[in-house]
Amino acid sequence: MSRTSTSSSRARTEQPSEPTGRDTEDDLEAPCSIARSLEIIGDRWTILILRDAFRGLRRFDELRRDLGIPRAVLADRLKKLVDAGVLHRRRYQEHPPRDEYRLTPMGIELSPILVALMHWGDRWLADDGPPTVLVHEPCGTDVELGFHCRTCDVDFPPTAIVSRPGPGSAA
Amino acid sequence: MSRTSTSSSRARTEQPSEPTGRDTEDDLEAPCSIARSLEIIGDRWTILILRDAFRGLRRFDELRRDLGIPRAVLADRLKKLVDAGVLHRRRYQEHPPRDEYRLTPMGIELSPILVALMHWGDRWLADDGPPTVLVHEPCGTDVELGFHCRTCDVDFPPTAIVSRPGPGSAA
DNA sequence: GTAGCTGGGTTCGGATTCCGAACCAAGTCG
DNA sequence: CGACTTGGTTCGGAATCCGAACCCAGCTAC
Repeated sequence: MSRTSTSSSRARTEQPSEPTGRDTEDDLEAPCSIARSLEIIGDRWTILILRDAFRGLRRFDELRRDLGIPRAVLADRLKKLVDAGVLHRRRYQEHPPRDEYRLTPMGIELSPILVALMHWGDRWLADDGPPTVLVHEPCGTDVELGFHCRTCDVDFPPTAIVSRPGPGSAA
Repeated sequence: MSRTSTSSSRARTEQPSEPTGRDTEDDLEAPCSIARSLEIIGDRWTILILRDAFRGLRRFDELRRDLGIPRAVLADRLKKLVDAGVLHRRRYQEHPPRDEYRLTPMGIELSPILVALMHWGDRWLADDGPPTVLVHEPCGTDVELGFHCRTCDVDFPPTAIVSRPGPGSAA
């Protein structure tokens, strides 16, 4: 997903009723995509909720039981994730009214973050081997997550990365 | 310790008056590499500290100024990261005694997590384009981070992933 | 030699947030 | 009807977070 030229993907950031000029104190968000991501998913419970969402859990009580999270905290995190556009709340039956939370495309694209967290934990914190392994479904091979250069057609280590100001930089 | 550490994935059957205690050894760590990783880096400030470490910041005051983090919180997070083995504290001059914090190999391997966070923020939260871009140093092409199957020799989307119990699973 | 500055912290109230337990509402079961 | 389930909200106490103040070692300028 190199976003070289298709960078105009429109994200739905919240724009709270701001009809007039907005340019003084509105730009309080950090000029850093990591910081902006963390404003949405930078919470321990939130990541665990998303992990469970990827595992297929969808209902409030399923999540609450699996995580052992306080109800109020779960309700708050789910609401924030829905507001952010990461989860979608959907009523799937009317008669006992039951809602479920599902990942949106925005949420599904969080998977590299979770996989990276999991691989790192497997490598450095799992003394007895990985509790879970992810495999490529068609063939059963372990999933690899790595840096790749399309031009050179090579995988490379993090030390081969340099950063540059992008189009959204302040300067 | 930071918060309740063993908070997730624990049933509520905890006997308060249990002098013998400690019979469940799996109570110490969650059987999930994501949860274990989050016990070390699952804090907003911690991730931002690591981001700055990747950017080359090494000294206490550099970090404090850049992040605007309270001193006590920075001291606490740095200590925890050093204890965990992610950062290494090194005295680089004796005469005013000055220490620096550098990423260990364990810390450097966190880079896919940060890159994944950055790419997600670029894609969904950066209205004006990415503030920073990462490029492959030898050729200047944008860094890609993706799933790859060595057997099939293909990149694939997250929907092609399935999970299985690994050697460290409880069962 | 002493006053001040800098790096690297620790300590201290007050404000947030988190948590467990209790409660509530809507629907279903027996 | 009363018991039970899902999906929450409300409440007081406990744990964190924060800004500000303080500490200490080592320079540096007066």
